[in-house]
Amino acid sequence: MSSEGSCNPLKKIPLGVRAMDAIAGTSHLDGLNTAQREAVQTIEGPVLMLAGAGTGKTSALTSRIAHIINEGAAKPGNILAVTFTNKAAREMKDRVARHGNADGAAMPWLGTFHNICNKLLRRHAELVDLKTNFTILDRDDQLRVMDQLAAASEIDRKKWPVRQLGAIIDSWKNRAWTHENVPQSQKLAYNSKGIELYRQYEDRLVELNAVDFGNLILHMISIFRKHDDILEKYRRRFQYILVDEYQDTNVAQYLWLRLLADGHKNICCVGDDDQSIYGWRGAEVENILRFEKDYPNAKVVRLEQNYRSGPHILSTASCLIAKNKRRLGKELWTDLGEGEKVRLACHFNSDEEARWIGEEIESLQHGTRGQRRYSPGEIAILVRNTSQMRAFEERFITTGIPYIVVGGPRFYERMEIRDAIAYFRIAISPLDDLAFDRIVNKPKRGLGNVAQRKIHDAASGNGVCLVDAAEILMEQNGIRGAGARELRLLLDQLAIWNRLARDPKTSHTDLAMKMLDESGYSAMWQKTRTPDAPGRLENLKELINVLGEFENLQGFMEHVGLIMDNDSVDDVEKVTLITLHSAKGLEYPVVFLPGWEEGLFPSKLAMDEKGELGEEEERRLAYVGITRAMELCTLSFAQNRWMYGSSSDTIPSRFIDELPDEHIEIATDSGYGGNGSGRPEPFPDSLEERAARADVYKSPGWRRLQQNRNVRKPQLPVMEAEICDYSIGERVFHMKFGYGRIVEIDGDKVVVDFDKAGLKRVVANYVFPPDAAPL
DNA sequence: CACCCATCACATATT
DNA sequence: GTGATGGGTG
Repeated sequence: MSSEGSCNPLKKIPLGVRAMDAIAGTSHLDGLNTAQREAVQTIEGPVLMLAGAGTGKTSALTSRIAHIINEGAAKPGNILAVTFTNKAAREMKDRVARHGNADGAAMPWLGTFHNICNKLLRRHAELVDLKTNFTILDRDDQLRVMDQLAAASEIDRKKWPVRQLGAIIDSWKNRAWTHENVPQSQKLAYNSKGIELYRQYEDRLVELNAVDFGNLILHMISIFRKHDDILEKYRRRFQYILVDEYQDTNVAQYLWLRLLADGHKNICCVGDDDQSIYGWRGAEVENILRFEKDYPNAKVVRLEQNYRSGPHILSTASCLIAKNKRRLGKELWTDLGEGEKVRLACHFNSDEEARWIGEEIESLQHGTRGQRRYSPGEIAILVRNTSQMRAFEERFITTGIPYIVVGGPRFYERMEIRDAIAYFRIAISPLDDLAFDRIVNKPKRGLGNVAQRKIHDAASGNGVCLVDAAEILMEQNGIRGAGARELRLLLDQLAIWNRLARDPKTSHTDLAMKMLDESGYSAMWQKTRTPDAPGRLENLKELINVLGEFENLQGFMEHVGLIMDNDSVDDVEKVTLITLHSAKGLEYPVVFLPGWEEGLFPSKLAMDEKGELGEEEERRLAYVGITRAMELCTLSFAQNRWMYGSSSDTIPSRFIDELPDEHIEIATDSGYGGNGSGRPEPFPDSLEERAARADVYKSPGWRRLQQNRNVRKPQLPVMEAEICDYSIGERVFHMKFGYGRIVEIDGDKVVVDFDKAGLKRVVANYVFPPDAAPL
């Protein structure tokens, strides 16, 4: 481990700076430090705010917006603020609204790149041969289109997966290359068919009246370039431009910004090169490094005072990131008190790691570690990839720790939600072939591969959409038997729904329910007896609820493609399980960072792809992770990890070696990884030795857990009377594992033989009689 | 044509 | 372990 003395943040303690700052000044400047204030008050001309983690950049940004308005420099409607995620946009909206006076009806243009471009493109759709009600395709839809095209080109999709084509086209779009100007260097891409398929794909999107994420930006760039008057109009409209997370912008977004800002150059970019973790998505750190060249008279402000993390946490993060070569360089400091050291834990395997963290969480909740008590909502587990989450989920389910998952399958990506949305889409536009494809045989209508192929052939033969093709086929008796009757019914229903969708008197939520009902889609899930079916029905209900928040189906559809965030990020009741990527911008009093092993973190894939650059990006990811912690930060690794259903030996992450000794404390007990150095013992050969080392049952944490468990109240609202009111052989339902039969009762736990999941020991509070299962 | 079962590749992160 | 796919059967 390194022990360079260069990362001590305590040496620079400013006395009373904040107090001085607070003197005088208008309300929106209160509480800002000198640097923040400078960034806020320099309204005219280009400004680059280099804002380290936890240095209050959101405050600075929102104050800046307030300042521009209060100074009368511009009206809210003439300010454009671009963020990277919907979550960030929402937060800024809230804070701007709070700054503003009570009448705050007028808001700045505030949203993600895609959001803003969506709004603009709806107004000018005809300039790129689209209608104003174009649909936004998600990844799944895109791949489906590409798959059809690749199939038509007789490409062996076993050898050339469509995912790959998707990734290639995406990366081209990130660089703002249209199919006309993809450079020759790329001509071998995707078996030399990449560029041609890109062209076909774009043509197909126009036919479908659809765009993908990249197109939202690209179309606006080409409109700005071709139509001076339109560009001029928006340059006048957006007098002041603010960009959050500038280090995450790709070339296309960069060009878009420059087009808008080059007139007045009133652009303020906020970013942190050390938190650039989206290189794989086309983000160019170069954008931020180049800012001063792009705008020679730019004012550069550094925000370096950290208000979030304790000094040991901050030092550890600083030390780690100092290993990166390509960075602008910042020195974060804090005047927060002593605080806890960063803890490092070593475990036998990944299950052990999950168990240990579970125990720690229970201790933290009860304050048995000597600190204050922490509520579950104050605790987060940050993982490198989503597959790490399962071990924690299973652990938390059996021990009854409430948790939420962020960054798993998103609401709008769930199968049932996408199916339902396809029904909405086809109702709005019968031309939506993708939607028709999706729903034509869901629920089963006896229209299988053969029938669907006939419809497709009829469509391309007649040059019409699938719905029309199906009509033609029906007239010609091209489909027979039960399938024909069902198809007739479906087509009639579609016609009716389409009429209702246009009728302003029909409530769109009623129509949505009607569609799910009449189509038999809801019934399909009601009939399904798999453990996930109730949850899916619940999701459909939730979808209808969300629908109610919009004016009409059309309005909902316009937003749905862009709202991919999980909403319930700040659930105070639950431990958060989240990926490092989606944790950026968040903070938690207690943070666990499991899985610091070579190959997993840093990820082998990232390193293979980008070499040293990849390593540096992974290190930035580690930096982001550590700096999410306010009070307590715990890193851990396992010497044995389950993946692909089998376990393999692992070695600790190189990042562990880079941690500064003086800020680290070893958290695992002697006998396992606790040789004082924090480095793991050499892996023992004999099985007995391995078993001995894994004996965490003797650990204080485990004993505490045993004691605590008896006094703990159930943490989720469940039927109290039901506790252990079961008998052997009784049939029960479990939210996660589905149906099963009780084989053993053991205190507050039961062993259940689940139909799907097999034998599991679960807390009795979490199983129900089959008919009492909460939906 | 639907259903069931075996087989296979497979997972870095996301607007 | 999971989800997608393909072949065989009813």
